[in-house]
Amino acid sequence: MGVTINDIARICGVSRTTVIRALNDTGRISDATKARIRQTAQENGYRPDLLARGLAMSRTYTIGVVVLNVMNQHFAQIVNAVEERSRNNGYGVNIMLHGQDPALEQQQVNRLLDYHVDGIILSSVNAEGSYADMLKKAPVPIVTVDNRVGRGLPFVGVDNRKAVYQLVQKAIRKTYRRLVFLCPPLSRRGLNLYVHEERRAGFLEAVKDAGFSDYHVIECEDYSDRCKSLLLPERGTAFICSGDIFALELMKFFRGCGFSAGMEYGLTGFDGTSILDYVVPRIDTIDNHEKEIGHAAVDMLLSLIEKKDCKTDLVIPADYLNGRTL
Amino acid sequence: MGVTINDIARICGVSRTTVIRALNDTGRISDATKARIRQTAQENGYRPDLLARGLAMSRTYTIGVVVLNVMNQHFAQIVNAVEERSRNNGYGVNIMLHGQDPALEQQQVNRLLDYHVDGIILSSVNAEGSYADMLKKAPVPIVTVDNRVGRGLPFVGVDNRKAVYQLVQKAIRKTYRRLVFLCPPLSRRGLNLYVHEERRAGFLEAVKDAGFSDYHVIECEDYSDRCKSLLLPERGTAFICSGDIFALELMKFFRGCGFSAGMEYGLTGFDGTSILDYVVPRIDTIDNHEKEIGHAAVDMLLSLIEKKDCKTDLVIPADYLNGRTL
DNA sequence: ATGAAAGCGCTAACAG
DNA sequence: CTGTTAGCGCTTTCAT
Repeated sequence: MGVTINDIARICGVSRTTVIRALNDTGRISDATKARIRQTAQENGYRPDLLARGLAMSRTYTIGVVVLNVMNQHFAQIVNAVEERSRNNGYGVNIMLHGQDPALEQQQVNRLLDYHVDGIILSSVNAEGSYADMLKKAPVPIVTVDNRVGRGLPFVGVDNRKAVYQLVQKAIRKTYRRLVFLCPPLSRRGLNLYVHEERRAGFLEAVKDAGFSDYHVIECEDYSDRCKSLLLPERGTAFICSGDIFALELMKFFRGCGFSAGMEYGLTGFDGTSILDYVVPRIDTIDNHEKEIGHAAVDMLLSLIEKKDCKTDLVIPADYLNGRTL
Repeated sequence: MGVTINDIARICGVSRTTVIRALNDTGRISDATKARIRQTAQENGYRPDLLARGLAMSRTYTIGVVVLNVMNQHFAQIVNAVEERSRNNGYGVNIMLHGQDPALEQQQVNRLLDYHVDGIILSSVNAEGSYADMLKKAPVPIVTVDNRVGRGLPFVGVDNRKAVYQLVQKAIRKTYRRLVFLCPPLSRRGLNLYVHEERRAGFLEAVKDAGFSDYHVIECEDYSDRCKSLLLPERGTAFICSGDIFALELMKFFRGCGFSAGMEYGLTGFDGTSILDYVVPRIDTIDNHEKEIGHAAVDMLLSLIEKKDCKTDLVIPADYLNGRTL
């Protein structure tokens, strides 16, 4: 399309090789010709063809990112952090979405691989055993975030389990008499719901350790009525939601019934979504530290790409954000 | 890296060309060899190298998307719609962010160009005259969304001006005595704020046409106090915000002062952000139809890529979403 | 200090 | 129906 390295070579009356050396500052070359070549390259608006370069070097200085979508604040924040960090390290990003479809996820990963990205950051929803093996065999490093995929794959995430554990302890101290944990349907065939499973595990562990008996786990999609039937009078029930959206939806539903969060019942979300800034009463939630996750994932990936050794498993504490609903 | 077309050719004892023909279903080839080649390609997990293919064909079946960021619901929705529509038409997307930095925006566009994307969908913040020319000279079509960039570039967007015009008419009918329009600082050097300018234009046009005199435009970042000083008693003032976030922030501020939206003052946002579902009272807003925008932009771009003729300027009406604050 | 030549993996024009 | 050849634009030995 545009002006190529051959054009510059011809104009300057030198060989392609010399032009390369001038532009990439590699090898020995006289300062005079270097300056001259750079000058004409500039003047003619030369820009390297990244496909050709990638093909020749099998290195693209691009990292791939695969997440569920970007409508969800959680992923949007991760994507943002990853993009920024990558760019500051001289890498571009290629963002792909899988919409919670394991097959599509694999396609997107393959597409990135076939485009020779130098590494991938992946928030997977795939739970097939064979899938983890494929990822491990990939020609470039892959760092998983959010959900673990098999064992041994590089991972960055927050300590979901512990966060919920502490949340439950807090709820018990606040003398709730019944605890309800709300999450999407787990153990859906082939679907990786690691973070939700971890949160549920934290919930169950906590009630068990505390010898607390009146607890419930609701996994169904249609939770409103069940939740309503679990309300105890006098602020007796606390709902621990595995995600802020669940909490918001529940609060909306209960408001319709005339119950308000923090008064008639307890409520917590999970994710620290910025939306919550505008909702009253402020919902108690957990900060997922997406920015840190994104940065750490990039740092880990770049280390792996450059074959520096580094920790390949990082679990960051998730912090409690005080609200007025627990 | 992986298995190439040469490997398959060698294994099958045929030439590369034959393999190509078998795989791409092009040219004449015997069904027998075709089947055999496809079989072995399958077995050996052959996947085409997209860089090499792109270089050879100078066609990548990828479209680039450049937006401000993905934290903002507006762009997230557009990105989602674009990704989906592209994928359903056999194209992948390459999403890049510019964070409202005109220089970075240009870099990202160039990067996409240098990667031989087949076309670009761009939500620009660049207002330099020369920039529009560069875009027009690009080797592949570019469709702009949200903000217009110069004249003559393909464009898809909503009718911001009309939407605000009608909003103001509505406010006047509701007997507000003072109208305040809130937007980010316009006319920032080199920054393209077309949509906000359009909305302001709609506001000014409407008050003028109605002969309404007590109106104000606030552009400063620090609008809280000024807004407060513009409050008239008995629900006298309506605040028209050029964006839902402004509306939410203002509502939060006023709530702190003891004033509630829809009671002591009128309020509207713009964007139809889904957040608003969870905020009471429901804020009146305008639906930006991001999904339609995204789909239409992809359709237009694909037509341009495939050199089919099509309308290259599409303005969709933005619809009023009823709330309880105006 | 500079150039020639081969190659990355794929496609396409032209033979046979 | 199949193979040969050249080429996309850039990088990288290996000579000179």
